[in-house]
Amino acid sequence: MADEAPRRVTIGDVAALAGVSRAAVSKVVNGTGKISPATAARVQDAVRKLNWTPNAAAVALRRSRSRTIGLVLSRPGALEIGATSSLLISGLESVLAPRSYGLLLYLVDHTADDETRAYRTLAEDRRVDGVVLTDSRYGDTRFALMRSLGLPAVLIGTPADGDPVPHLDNDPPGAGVDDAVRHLLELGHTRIAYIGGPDDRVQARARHEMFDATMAAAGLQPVASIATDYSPESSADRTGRLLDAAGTRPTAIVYGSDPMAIAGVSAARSRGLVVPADLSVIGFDGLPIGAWLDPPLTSVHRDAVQRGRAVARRLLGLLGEDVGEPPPLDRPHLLVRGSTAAVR
Amino acid sequence: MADEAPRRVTIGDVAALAGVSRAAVSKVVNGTGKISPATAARVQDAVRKLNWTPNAAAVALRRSRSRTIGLVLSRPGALEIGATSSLLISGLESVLAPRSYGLLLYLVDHTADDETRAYRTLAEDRRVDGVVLTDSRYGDTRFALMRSLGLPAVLIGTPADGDPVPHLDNDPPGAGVDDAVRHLLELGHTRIAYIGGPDDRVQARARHEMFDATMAAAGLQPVASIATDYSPESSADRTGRLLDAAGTRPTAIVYGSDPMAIAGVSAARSRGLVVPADLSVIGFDGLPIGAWLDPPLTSVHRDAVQRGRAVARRLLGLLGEDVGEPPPLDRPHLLVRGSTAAVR
DNA sequence: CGCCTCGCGTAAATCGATTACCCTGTGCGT
DNA sequence: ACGCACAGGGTAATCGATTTACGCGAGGCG
Repeated sequence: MADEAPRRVTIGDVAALAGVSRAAVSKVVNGTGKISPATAARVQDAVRKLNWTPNAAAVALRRSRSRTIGLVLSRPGALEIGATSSLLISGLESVLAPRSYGLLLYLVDHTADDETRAYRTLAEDRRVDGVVLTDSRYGDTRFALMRSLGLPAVLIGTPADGDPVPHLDNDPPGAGVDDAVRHLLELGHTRIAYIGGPDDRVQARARHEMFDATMAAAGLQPVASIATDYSPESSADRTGRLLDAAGTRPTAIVYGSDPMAIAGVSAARSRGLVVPADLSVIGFDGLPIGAWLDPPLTSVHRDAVQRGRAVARRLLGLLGEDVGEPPPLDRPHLLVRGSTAAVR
Repeated sequence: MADEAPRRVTIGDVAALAGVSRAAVSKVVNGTGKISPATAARVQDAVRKLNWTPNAAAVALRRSRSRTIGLVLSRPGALEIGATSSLLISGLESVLAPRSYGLLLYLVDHTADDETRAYRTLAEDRRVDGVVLTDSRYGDTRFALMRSLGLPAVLIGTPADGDPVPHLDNDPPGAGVDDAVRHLLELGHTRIAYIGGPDDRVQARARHEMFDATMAAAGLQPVASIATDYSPESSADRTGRLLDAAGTRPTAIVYGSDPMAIAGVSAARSRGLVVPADLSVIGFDGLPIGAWLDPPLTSVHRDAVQRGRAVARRLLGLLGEDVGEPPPLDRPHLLVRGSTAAVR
């Protein structure tokens, strides 16, 4: 019968088996200090034989480094995580795992005081060496908070007001919207609307502005440029209202996300309109499922996995880890599928 | 100018400020030992004043408990996490966060040897107190591995071959498929097919079997009962083949997931068929986006958030945490939307 | 021959909290 | 007046690894 508690193997056991001191073992596995090849080999053997792994808590305590980073997802109204976040996570993991870093997930509601508390414990527990932040807002206090708490942080996206928080710099906010608009212009559309996310989100606002700017550059007045809460419901509602306005009905709408675009298509259909014949629609994010819809959804594709990878690299770099130069990000590009057509 | 390293506040600082020993502080914050109300108050004050939080690594080392649990997601071929996993995570977090447990994410490819190694380090690092496993397969060795490593584990789903791994017991495998089939029978369908996931997955196989059993109970022979790799591509392909078979074309198809159903609809359309007039379609998982499709997708809805919550409770219970009796799970139920209709 | 320098390891302090055990007063029963 | 129980709190060992400061022997050099 096996012992109740087989007592975990420690560095001491390895040292004993190899006939050296614990310090020697540590030096061998960390490659620090001077150890002769002969003893090193004996130690390696012992490690393998006992199947020893350094206790993460002990290392964390001694080094004040947990080899764990946090991902803070501000959870939207509903209790769910977006499809894009999933891809981000994959990207992060693909950089972290090979370096034996862990990824700790935090879901925080962003009611101001709950949020501050969440971030505070985040820093004080010292469970993570750094954090990845998402979804920057105007008047965002989180970056300042992280700085004052001394917790390295990297933002996915772009900070408002030139906040110095590290982020991916070749990730121009609003990029891709211009391509979408130009695509529509080439198809002959002039009556174009934009329905996107809330204006206190840096990214959503940047897209709005990019939309307006691109239209202006073409000498056109947008039919509408609307901020919503990102929900399919709002999108369907606002789309419906635009389509019901007899004289000023748009012939094309650009949306802030794929789900919003899908809801928009639904609203158009329920009014007897055909997409793309009567209304062209462009989404944002290029989710794979879009290809199977009818019509297949034209969308601005951004590679979330790639961005996750890049951010992970950036953060590890900040932590003094040796990661190569992060490869530059691909620009968002328009995935032309079937939901856009020449204006009649 | 602030010091380079402001040295983190420790229990010693709190003790000094309160004029007691470190042991006393520990006893106060943990509610162990005997401390007079007066000193307790002084300690509480000091804690608040210094904004102290116990160092997670130190506690983990001393108690051999990290207050962190791991979620192992076996990542499918593509580098992504399914929508259902996102909901699971939300559910888990909603139980873990209030108890100050962390959630550490592991993405593992399931090539056998890489997998074993991943799980091994999982247990030996001792970064987590327990793990949540997903996606049980036939001949799954992970549960035995976890047992032999002494790492508490709970499975989301049902183990094969009566493996004793803890899991949610009122979560009958295959449930919901019967409702889907009966719904179709009521609509007058008799030529029904099933296209689902791979047969080495316990859940996918259970659904197949449930499909076959329900058909048999109605005295019907399935048009087909097909195992695929869960991808939309395969689904579209197999759907197309069924529809092209002149004499034996099904009038209804039940799918193993919503994305598969969506791809199926696409395949039907490309052959000039109308859903649901010519073909009824039922998906699985009831993703919110399904409501906005055309036609809105009828689907078997299962509450992933709820399951996440239940599993978290179960695991914490195993770890000796005091969680109430987990509330029973809702049975999956059919969300009748617009993709099913009476047979012509 | 004496002294210094490497090379290779070891002993012991340390990270920050928890906890088993011990010490000191009081209050109370007899 | 003595002894005892118990409340209240302190001392020091401990968790498992890393790291600093040193010890020791061999070889080089003047």
